[in-house]
Amino acid sequence: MPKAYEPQAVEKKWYPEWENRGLFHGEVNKDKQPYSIVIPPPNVTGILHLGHVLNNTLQDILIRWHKMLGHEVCWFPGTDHAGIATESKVEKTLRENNQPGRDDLGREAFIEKVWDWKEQYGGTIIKQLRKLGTACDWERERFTMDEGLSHAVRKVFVDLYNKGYIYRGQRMINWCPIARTALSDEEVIYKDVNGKFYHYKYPLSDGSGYLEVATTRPETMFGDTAVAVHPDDERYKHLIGQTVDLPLTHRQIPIVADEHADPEKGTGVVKITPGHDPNDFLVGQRHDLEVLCVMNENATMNELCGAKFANLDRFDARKKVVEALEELHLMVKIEDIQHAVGYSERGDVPIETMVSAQWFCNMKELAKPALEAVKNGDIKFHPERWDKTYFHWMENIQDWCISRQIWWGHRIPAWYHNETNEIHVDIDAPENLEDWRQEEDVLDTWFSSWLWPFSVMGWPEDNETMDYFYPTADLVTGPDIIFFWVARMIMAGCEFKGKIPFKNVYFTSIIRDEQGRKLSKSLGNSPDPLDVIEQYGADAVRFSIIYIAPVGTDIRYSNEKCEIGRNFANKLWNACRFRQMHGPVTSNFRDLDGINVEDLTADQKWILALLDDTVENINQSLTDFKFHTAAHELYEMVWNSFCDWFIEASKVDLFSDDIKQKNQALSVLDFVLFRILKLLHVFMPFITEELAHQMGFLAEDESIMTENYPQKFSKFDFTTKVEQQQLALVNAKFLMVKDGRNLRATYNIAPAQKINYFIKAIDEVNTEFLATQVPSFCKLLNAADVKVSTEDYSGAGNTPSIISDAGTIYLPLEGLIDIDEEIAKLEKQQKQLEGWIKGSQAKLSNEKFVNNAPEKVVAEARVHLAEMEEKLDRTLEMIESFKS
RNA sequence: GGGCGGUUAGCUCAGUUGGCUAGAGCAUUUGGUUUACACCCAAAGGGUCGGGGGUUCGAGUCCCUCACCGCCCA
Repeated sequence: MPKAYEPQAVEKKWYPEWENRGLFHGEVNKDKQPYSIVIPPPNVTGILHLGHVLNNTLQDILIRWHKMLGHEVCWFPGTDHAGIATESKVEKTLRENNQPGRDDLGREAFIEKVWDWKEQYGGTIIKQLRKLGTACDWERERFTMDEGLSHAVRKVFVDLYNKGYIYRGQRMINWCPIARTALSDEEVIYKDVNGKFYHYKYPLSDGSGYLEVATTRPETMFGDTAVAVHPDDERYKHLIGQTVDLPLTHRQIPIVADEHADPEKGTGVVKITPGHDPNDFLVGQRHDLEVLCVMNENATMNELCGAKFANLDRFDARKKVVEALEELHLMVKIEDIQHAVGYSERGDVPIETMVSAQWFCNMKELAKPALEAVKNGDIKFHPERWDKTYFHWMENIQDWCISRQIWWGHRIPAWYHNETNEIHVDIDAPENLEDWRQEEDVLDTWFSSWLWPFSVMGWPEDNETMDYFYPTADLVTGPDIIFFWVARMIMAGCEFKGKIPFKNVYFTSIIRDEQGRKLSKSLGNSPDPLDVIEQYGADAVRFSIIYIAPVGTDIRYSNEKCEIGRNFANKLWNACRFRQMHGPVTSNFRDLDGINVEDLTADQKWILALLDDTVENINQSLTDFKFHTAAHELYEMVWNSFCDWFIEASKVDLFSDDIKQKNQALSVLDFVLFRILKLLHVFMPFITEELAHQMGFLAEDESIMTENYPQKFSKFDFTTKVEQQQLALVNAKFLMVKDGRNLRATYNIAPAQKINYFIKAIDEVNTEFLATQVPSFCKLLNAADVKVSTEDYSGAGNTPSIISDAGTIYLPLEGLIDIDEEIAKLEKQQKQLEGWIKGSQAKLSNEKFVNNAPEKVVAEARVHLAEMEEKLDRTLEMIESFKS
């Protein structure tokens, strides 16, 4: 075995091995409990980023853990066609290569190009996921545009249409002028930007004066079809029903009374642009106003704005309108303000709200059972607080704009009759197709994603797989898509399957850089996970990211943090390497067969009991989705308890001439090591598989993946009083070792120098026990000899010492020490102890504490006080002896 | 404007239903080629738990309030 772990070759070897052996495949097995997960499908043309790493590592932990718990597991993988993103990416590439663009190619040829692109690059992220070690059932990989999934989309569309939920209508929508398509409300990203608030005047048609309005968007005035004042606003009551002359046009528009106008705000008069503002649209409906759309689909002004403004970009038009109003002396003032503006994700430009004919889905009825499922606990969110966000959105749910003016996606299964304009909505095209034209629009990508938990299983066809694996168990995803995806999947599951799609939703942390900024390509602060894996190893990246990812808060990530996992992997590697140097694996490493509890050394009991605690804690943490806690617990257990203490202490036995003693030490080491590997496997799949084989715990054709996950070892019972006392003695021994080392360091004794210690134990029990530990002390303290006794040390008063729980440890260095310094140190300790004792006594003499606090707490306080008093006695004695 | 989260050691964060002297990793300092590991070992220093108030025998933990930071929704 090399001195340091080299992950690259190991990782390359095991992944195909697992896949070829079919270990990732889940199949209907009535004898086992099913456990399934669907992957949040990444964008088919996307590449792996750190968010995917976190997300998929968590899913992999769940999958591998449940597999080792004996469940029949299946992780359904796949990708999403990501309509707008993919289409614009392909368009961009065509443009960059001076190839004919989308509009030159026409619909069919362009879609063909996108499929080509998908074939060429679509596998990238799937390949990258394998590098992470994800135990996905690749035999079940799906794509949202597969025939089966497309069929599911059409069926759902038709069903909802027939139910009256889906309709086509003129409504206010969000328009992306770059992608030139409608978007849903959820796709609008609000940003606070600096803007201007323009106050200007509309002349009253009767020439009697002006009304002052204010807006951030003067260019929309061409779409104004009214101005509104509050019906109770005394200033304007007399004007209601009159008209104003809309400047820069020849139109007169009415003054209407509407509560939307806030008398407190500005002048209390608002311009009404029903074609370009959601609130104004509602005002328009109330007053039966004309709805004018004054922009083209690329957000330039249209001919309704007149020759001077037509075809100007909306922002240029704004400047020109302001200039024109100033020339007419209608501009009153321009204020700087900060306000929220909706942006489109893809184009990173302000979206345009406008009225447009689109397809919508009324979500009200769909939301009801989905809301209930979370309210009644059928579905649990982790962390729980996301409930509130979910409830708020679901309770105020709006119609979903599902049509998109792009080509890459599921084309809406609606046909219009060429002559009658009759509409045909069905899974299949109508007969006499030549008389019909199909709707040009495609569906929102999420309209296929929301079916994912059952469409991947072959829905709407009935089949055994779906009966067995649906509903899935857990979903792991980011909170940023709680509305887009999670909420809609729950609605779809309830509506189309009559059953919730999953039982638990774990919302991951958001990964940020060290300065707390979101990772993004434009900031260049988003490391390529493949580079990181190459540098540190997949296991290291996985472990590190879990180790630094607390539940519910953001992660501050940096590549250097992957050293945590790399170093840990190396530690584990070397622990195994050390073990291997002592010969082949023992035969009873699985069950410690032939070893009885009374045969075990105190240290062996200590590590076995600790391992049991760890096993229980890990299983509990994983049950609670506390991955980070589990990782810390394992790290601590392996590095500190096992390596630093147990292995070091066990060297006494391993180098012993007593064969039985040596073999037993090896057995216990093996037993613990193999369990550690199994516990760790879910976090670090590659190295644990490799080591389990290198060590000989597993035969060549076996895999750690199919081992049972460790549970409490029932052979020994360490919970009895006797055993608990024994464990306490071991802990006290280790504390004393720390004190002994402290003495050595304080007095600058070279670590290599063999020295003697003297221990005065506090009582007979400790004396007896510590005396049996002399070889252990010698090893851990690198001492030539350690004397244990209840007698006073003869050199007391002249020798450095530390007061420890089990006794006082002396480092014989007569004459070398500064007595005054020693006394000062002891007096400091005395003061500290007296302070604690005072506090403790005050607490215990307080009747309210004694009466109200739990018995256990009071008892512990008493024991603690006694210990401190005893320590204080010893401290005072020591001070005395130094002074005398 | 509404909702949620955060503020604990120089940095990144743990800290279950209130109950031992508030912990870890990194960083820092000191010493180390002890027969697994320098991706290591040993030791040390470092915190009035954001401010204020309250409940309680007891508050980092519960309540109120303020400040700052972040996210979501309008």
